[in-house]
Amino acid sequence: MTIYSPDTTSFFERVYVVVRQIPYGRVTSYGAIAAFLGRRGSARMVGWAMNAAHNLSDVPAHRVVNRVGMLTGKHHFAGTHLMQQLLESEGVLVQQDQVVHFKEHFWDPTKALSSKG
DNA sequence: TATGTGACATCAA
DNA sequence: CTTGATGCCACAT
Repeated sequence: MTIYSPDTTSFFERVYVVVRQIPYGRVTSYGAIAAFLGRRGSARMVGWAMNAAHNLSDVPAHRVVNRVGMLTGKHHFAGTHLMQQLLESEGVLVQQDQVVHFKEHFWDPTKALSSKG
């Protein structure tokens, strides 16, 4: 089992803080979060953080998908389609494990959290 | 100190 | 546009 303690209070929390900023009915990509944290190509790190974040209830990991809107981490949730249900529950349609109108629901932290505009 | 792992992203052909 | 290979960084052992 590769479950680690949420007490990391490190890079992980960095991700959690951003993920928690994701508004209702919105979704973002790992790269966007990674880039926001200053790590462009380290998107993997974000996904990895989510793994630990999954233990937390304050982190809507279901609102985080890859750059194409694919629910790559859906199989990490308890239910087979739990992640999809959660998204649909927020108004985000999901078909074939992909977010419909992903760009429409795309939420860029680099723009939302930096320079509100 | 070194090695392995990972829910992605990017470059090259 | 697709397919194939690599990098990236932090955490755990």
